[in-house]
Amino acid sequence: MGSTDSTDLTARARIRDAAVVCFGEHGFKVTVRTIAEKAGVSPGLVIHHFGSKAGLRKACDDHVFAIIHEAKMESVTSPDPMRSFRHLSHLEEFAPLMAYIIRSLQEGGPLGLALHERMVRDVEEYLAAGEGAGNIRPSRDPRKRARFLANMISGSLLMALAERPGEERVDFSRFLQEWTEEYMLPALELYCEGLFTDRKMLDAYLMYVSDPPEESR
Amino acid sequence: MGSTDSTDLTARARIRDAAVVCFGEHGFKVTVRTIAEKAGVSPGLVIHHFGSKAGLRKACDDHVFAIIHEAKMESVTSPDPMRSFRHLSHLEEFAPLMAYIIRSLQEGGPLGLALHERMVRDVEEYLAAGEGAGNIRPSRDPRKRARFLANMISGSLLMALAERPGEERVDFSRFLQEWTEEYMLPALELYCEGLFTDRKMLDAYLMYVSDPPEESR
DNA sequence: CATCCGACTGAACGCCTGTTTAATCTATTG
DNA sequence: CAATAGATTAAACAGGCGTTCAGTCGGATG
Repeated sequence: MGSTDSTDLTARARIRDAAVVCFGEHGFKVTVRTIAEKAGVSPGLVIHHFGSKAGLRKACDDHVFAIIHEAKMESVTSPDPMRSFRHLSHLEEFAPLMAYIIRSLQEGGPLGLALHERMVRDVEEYLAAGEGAGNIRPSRDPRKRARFLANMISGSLLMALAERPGEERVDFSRFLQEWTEEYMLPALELYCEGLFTDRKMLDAYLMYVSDPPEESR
Repeated sequence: MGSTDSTDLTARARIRDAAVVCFGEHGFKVTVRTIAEKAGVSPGLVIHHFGSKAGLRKACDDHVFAIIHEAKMESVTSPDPMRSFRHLSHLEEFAPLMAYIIRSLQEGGPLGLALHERMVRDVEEYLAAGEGAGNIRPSRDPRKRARFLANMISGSLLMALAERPGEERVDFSRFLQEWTEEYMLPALELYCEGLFTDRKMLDAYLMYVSDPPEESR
């Protein structure tokens, strides 16, 4: 993918690819006319092939999902650290796809939610395996922990997107690169060394939930 | 605030308050007509008082910022755990404001970014103080760590919002309550106990950044 | 009282949007 | 070759939107 920008693709595919890029760069508010122009066709043809703007987006969802499913993102959450880093450095190829997914997530769209749910499950499996192997600490609620960690990852992507100036076109290659540079060190510090030097806060909370004070209404 | 729903407020204030609620519940795509109806006035009056929809939003931004500034949210990041929890349980009063802020953040709006930046600074100060007191572990890059942790909090709010079904009206009281219930335990576990049982991943990354392999292009 | 000014409204305007329609072009097929 | 079906387009359509406008009301002011 990404190798053929020109007209050697069927128009339907060209429109779909242009739509993925436009949706990813500008969000789903982007105009059918803009997408059509990017694909070098008329607005009417877009509707002719996809029925409606919603149909076009559904086609994009399916297309992106198929690619991601095929290329399996599990390597991102791979237990082998070096493999993860190596993979991240080549992630630029997936940038337009990632942009589309993040935008879908930002809006609460079905594709973003589906992929996020899969990530939650992957993280849970990974943690369970690591716990069995003795690399991961046990949790009082492994399912909640998995969702929590996955939400941290997806959420930080949404934040990184929010930090970009509003209407500007977003370069997601650089975006993802900066994201890893920004978050990798503190994340690993936190995962390996924790944050607090004692368990005071945790114990206070455990007491709080097992015996909630009356003052809370 | 929130005590006077009726007509004992000036129309301008009533429109502004209705706008804050509508923007928070439905997002900024909400119609001027909808806001006007909620405030019990005509659409024209909204423009008459605020010049434009953008002007109305600016007024909402300023108003929310003023309230938050006055009520100082520092207690949320207070070093005293019990005070935080007690505060959170009464947070419902701030629900409409939080909704507006989260929506602003989701869209990359100026208010959300400004408040987030303040949160970053607060977290950094809090961590530095805790580090001095011996409660917080030192970091190789305290500034990055502060931003990272703040982004986790804001980002998880954005994720929780994304997980709601799309067009539905969002009840932010329940939303915030479920958010704390969902994330508090795994967060404290992670902060107090860490995630990995050893430092393999961190050391591998430190080696990687100090001596990047050629294969990464 | 006359006047003036801001609050306020209902209706209209103009723009942008997704979509439809009618017509043209292209290529396959019998 | 004739014919049919699909690809494609320019233009128009219809709806929703932010905004404008002309006019009414009510209270303050001189």
